[in-house]
Amino acid sequence: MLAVMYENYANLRSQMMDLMTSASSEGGSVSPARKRKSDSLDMNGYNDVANGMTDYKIESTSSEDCYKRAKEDCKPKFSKLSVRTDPSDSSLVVRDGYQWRKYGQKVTRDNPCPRAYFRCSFAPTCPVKKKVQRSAEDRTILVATYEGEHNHGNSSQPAVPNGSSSGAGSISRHSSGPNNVTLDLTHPGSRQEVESPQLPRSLVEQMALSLTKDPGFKAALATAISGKVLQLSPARNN
DNA sequence: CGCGTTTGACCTGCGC
DNA sequence: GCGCAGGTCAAACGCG
Repeated sequence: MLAVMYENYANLRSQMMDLMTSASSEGGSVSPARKRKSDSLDMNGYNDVANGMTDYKIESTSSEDCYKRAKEDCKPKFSKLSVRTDPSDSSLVVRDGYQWRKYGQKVTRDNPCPRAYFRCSFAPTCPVKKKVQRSAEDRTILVATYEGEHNHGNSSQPAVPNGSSSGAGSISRHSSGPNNVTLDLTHPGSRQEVESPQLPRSLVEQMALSLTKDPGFKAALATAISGKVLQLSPARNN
C-alpha cells in the first residue's frame, strides 16, 4: 500500500509541478472563469466517475482569491465542480462517489434552469450540502457547488457497519458508487507481499504521522476492526 | 411498505 | 416594515 501511495504521490507531485510551471508561464493567475480540467489533475475519486460524455472540472476555494473571499465572509468551505453531461440527460445528478438525497429544488432569478439541493445521505451527521444547477450559458454543463466537508470516508459504503449501532437507517442501502475505499483485513494469509520500495524514511514517517492524525482514517480503521471482530465473534444477534 | 423525489409552503436574510 | 430571492421543510406521491 505504501508503495502504491508513494507512486501516486510522485505522479501527483509531477503533475502539480507541470501545472504550476504552465500556470506561471501563462502569467501567473488563472481567471476564475477559466476552470481547470480535472483530467490533468488526478482527482482520484472524481476521475473514476468521469466517464463517457461526462467531463469534470474542479474549482476550489483553495485558490488565493477565494481564500480572500472566505476571509471576508467566513462562510463554510465550499468548492465548485462543473460537469459536462449528455444534452439529452435532463437529470441534475452528479455522480461523485457520494450518496446524495435531494431535499429541494428552486428556480433562481439568474438562471431559468432549476437548482437542486442535495444533502449527503451517506452519514446522517454529515454536514455537506450540494447545489446542482445547469449553466445558464451552456445547458450541457452541470455546476455542482459543494458546501462543507464530509466527516466520513469517501465511500459509497456506510461508515458504520450494519447492526453495530442503532439508527443506521437508510445508509445500509446497497452501494452503487464506483469510488469505494475498502480496508480489506479479511485475507491475512493470502495477502500479496508488497515489495518494499526505496522510500525515504522521513517520507514514510510523515505518511504514517498524517494517517494517524487523520480522524477519517482512525474511524475507517475502527470500523474495519470492529466489523471484523463482530464477524469473528459468535453470532449473538443474528 | 419503505424510501427517495417532488413541490408548494414556509423561513430567513438583505436591500430599500 | 415590506418585498424579494434563496434556502429549507414536510406532506404527497411514485416506484420497486
